[in-house]
Amino acid sequence: MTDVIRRRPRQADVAALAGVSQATVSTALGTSPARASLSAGTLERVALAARTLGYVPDPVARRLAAQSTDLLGVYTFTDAFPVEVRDSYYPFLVGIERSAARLGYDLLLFTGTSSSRGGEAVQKVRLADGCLFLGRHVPEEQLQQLLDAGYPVVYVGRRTELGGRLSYVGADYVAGAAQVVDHLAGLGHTALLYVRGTDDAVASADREEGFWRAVAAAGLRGQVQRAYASSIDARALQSWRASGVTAVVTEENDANDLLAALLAAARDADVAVPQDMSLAVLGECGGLEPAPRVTGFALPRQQMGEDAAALLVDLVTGRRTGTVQELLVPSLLVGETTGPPPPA
Amino acid sequence: MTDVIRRRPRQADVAALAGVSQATVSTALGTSPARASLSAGTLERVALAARTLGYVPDPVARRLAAQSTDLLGVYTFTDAFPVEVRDSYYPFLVGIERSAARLGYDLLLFTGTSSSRGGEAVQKVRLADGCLFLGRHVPEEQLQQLLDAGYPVVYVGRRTELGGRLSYVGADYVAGAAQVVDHLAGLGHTALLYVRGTDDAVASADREEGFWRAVAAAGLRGQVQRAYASSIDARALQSWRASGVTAVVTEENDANDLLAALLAAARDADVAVPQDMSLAVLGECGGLEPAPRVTGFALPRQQMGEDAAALLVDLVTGRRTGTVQELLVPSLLVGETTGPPPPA
DNA sequence: CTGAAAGCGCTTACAG
DNA sequence: CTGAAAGCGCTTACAG
Repeated sequence: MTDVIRRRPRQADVAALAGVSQATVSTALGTSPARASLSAGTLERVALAARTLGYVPDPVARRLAAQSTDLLGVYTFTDAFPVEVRDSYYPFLVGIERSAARLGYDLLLFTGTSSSRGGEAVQKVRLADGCLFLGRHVPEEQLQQLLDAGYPVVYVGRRTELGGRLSYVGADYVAGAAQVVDHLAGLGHTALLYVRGTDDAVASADREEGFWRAVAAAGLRGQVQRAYASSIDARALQSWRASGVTAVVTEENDANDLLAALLAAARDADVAVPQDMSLAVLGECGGLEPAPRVTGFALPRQQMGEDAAALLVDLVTGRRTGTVQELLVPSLLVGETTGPPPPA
Repeated sequence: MTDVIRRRPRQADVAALAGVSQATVSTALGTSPARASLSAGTLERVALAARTLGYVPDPVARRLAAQSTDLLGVYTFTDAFPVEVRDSYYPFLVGIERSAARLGYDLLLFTGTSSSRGGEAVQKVRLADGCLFLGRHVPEEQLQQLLDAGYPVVYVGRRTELGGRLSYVGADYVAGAAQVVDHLAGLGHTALLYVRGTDDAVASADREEGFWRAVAAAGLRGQVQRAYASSIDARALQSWRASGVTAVVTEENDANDLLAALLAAARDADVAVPQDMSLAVLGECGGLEPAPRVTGFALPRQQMGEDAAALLVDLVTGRRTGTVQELLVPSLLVGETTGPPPPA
């Protein structure tokens, strides 16, 4: 009697036991159309042999031969699991996992180290059938290579790099900004000031555009001011009031320092929020201590994750092709910092 | 002139351009010892050719040939990213990612669906070089197959199944229980009651053992009572007091309903905690609304994740072999529910 | 110092 | 209806 096979069984082992060829095992166990033309007996014997031996296909070999692994890559440019919750990818991951599970894919999570090993590392994502990218960073050259090779890539978050050829599922900041402005208009405000940061990020421009559109649509007076957090003080606030401004809208930024500066200035100037002046942020007021419930809008993070993964699967399977860009509408968060304007 | 090569370049293309064989390209571009014996000129020409063509190795092919993926599997028996934070694997994942990143591994996350597809699905983990398992469920047959094949497996959490052959990094409940008892002894308590649930989970037995050991070591009087949450009421509490018990210790369980019942009973019986009686839990008091700061102990979850991943890597690389079991000591959490015993 | 060859475990035309 | 063969793009002894 021969030794028990210790190594994991391969198709050849199953074939030997079932009395068929290795290729037949492959078709019998696979899902290709050729499977239909195998006899019931063969199918049965192969299935039995496979079960007996505990055969499991080697996904790597399968991928090499068939060019598919049923794996979705997830590439983040910082730790996927940051300890600080503030800008955690967690809600995105929840959505991504849901979609992946539903569609029968597993997740290949590239860790910080491999990511930071320089540009080449990005190519590792090819182990998966397609890859999701999270984070602000866009390694254009590397992505260009992937796109050129027809490799499916989807960003979570709107990206305008690479001549707009990147697929993404992002948040509609224009719509989010409009919701906030409409909320203020509904309360009776007519003169709004928008304070944005001094950089030119895409999201910033989008928010400003949303501000202007909604202001125009609602027939309000609006003005925009670029500011550093350090330049916002009690005097500035008072001069805005004097000029008739009843609501100040600001941009969400990294540490929300613009928002923090506005709150501090209101305190210093003895301006009651929202009785004397309303305050809103185009985004979420996270990261502040203590956390005031500031009016703003929330990104549908989990839904973005779900949609991004679903889109990636469509791209992988060829159900959709080319560049697909999708924007999800944020939801208005009415906090304690907005109310009717003071009586004139 | 021939057509431009549109498909991504492979080693054969680089070889042609550099005027060497494909195998030489492999060694020149790789890290094997054989590389040292290539001439400087060859190395240079290959490097140049690779750069010119934009060659990037195919990770899949490399894996198939080299029998290693630099991937660590993570298998959970529920969603890896549950929406309810209570029994979230998040802290474990943070630790796992850290270790993996530091050691140069990426993570292969098996999603709920693939996991629930029945026993066979577990075998999919073989795509990774080794696999971490999270969750109470232990699919013995499947794991047996993996172990028999010499496949490295590490559980996060102590597991006694499979005749103790499972490697794990768990929490030392015995030590945790002892910490709580010692804390009470230090406060002056001499008569303790331990209320545990009616099931026989390993963790429950460990906690009870820790209770008894610490009670004995501190020279206290102790008693253990098994109870359903529904059987704990004001009368029970009062009879315990009458018998001289000054501190009640309970087990952490799924919904912490034992703890909740004790808190409710104290309220009903008009027993002030901790003035009249101290209360502690062998674990964390999560899941209760409102959340009282109950004395207990916290598992070092992130550290468990880190250690588990590091252990798995050791098993994968052969630095350690066989079954390795490691227990991490929890840290005492002193809450508002314990104090000195009432004057006698 | 380098090349020819085998092989990793599959899939997929193709021949019969 | 099934098998023989080629090939996916690499790594790794081994021969020279």
